[in-house]
Amino acid sequence: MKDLTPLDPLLHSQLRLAIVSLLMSLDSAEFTFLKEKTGATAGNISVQLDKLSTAGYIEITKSFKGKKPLTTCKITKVGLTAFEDYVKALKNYIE
Amino acid sequence: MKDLTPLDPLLHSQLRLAIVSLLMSLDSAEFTFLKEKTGATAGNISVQLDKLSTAGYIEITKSFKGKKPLTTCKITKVGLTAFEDYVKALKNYIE
DNA sequence: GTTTTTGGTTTATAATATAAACTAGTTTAT
DNA sequence: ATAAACTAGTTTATATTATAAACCAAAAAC
Repeated sequence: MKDLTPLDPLLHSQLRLAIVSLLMSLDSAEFTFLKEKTGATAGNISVQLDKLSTAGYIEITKSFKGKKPLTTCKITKVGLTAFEDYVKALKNYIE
Repeated sequence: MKDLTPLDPLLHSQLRLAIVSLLMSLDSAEFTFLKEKTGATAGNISVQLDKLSTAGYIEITKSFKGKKPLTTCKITKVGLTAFEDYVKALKNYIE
C-alpha cells in the first residue's frame, strides 16, 4: 500500500524547494537571480541558503562582480542525492 | 522556463499531505486508521483534520461505532481539486 | 469499584518561515 | 565633495506552523 516515508523537511519547504529546483536545472545561480525567480525577499533567501549550505546541499561562493559583492550557489552531490530521494518519496504521496 | 507557482500551504505539509493522500485513494477513512497509517500523534491529527475541514478540503462525520466515538473523514470536491492543482504545481518543481 | 484503555480535544511549546531593520559599500546627482 | 538613493546582501524580531504533552469523557477490563 501507500508508503508515507517522511519527507526531508529541509527540502519540503516552498522556498528551499524552489531554490534547489532551480539549482537542479541550472547547476549554478547568483543570489539576485534566485531572488528574481522566486519572488522572495532577500532576507528570506539569505536564511534559506544558509540552511541548505549548512546541510551541505549547496555550496556558496562569495566573490565580486566588478565592485559589488556576488553570491553564487551550486548544488552539491549530497544535495542532488537528497533531492532525488525527496522526489522519490514525494511521488508515493501524489501518484 | 520553470514555473514556480506557490504551493498551497495547506497541502504542502508533511502530515496534511499524508492524510489527503490517503483520503484520495480511500474515499473515506476513520481517525484511528489515519493515526495508524501516518504514525502521527492523535493530537496532531486532530489539529490537522480541523484545518482541512475548515478549508472545506474534507468532510468530518462524527458518529458511534457501538458505544465508542467514531470520526470519519472524506475528501470533498474542493479538496480533490485542490490536491490536483497542488500536484500539478509541484510537478514543475520536481520534474 | 477502581484501574486501564479508547478515542479523541485543547493547550502549550518548539520549530519554521517570513519580513523588517540594519550593514557595507557603490552609483548618481548636486 | 557630499548627500541621496541604490545594490547586495545579513541579522534579528515576529508571525505562523507543526508537534507533542496534558487533559477529558466514556467504555472496557480487572
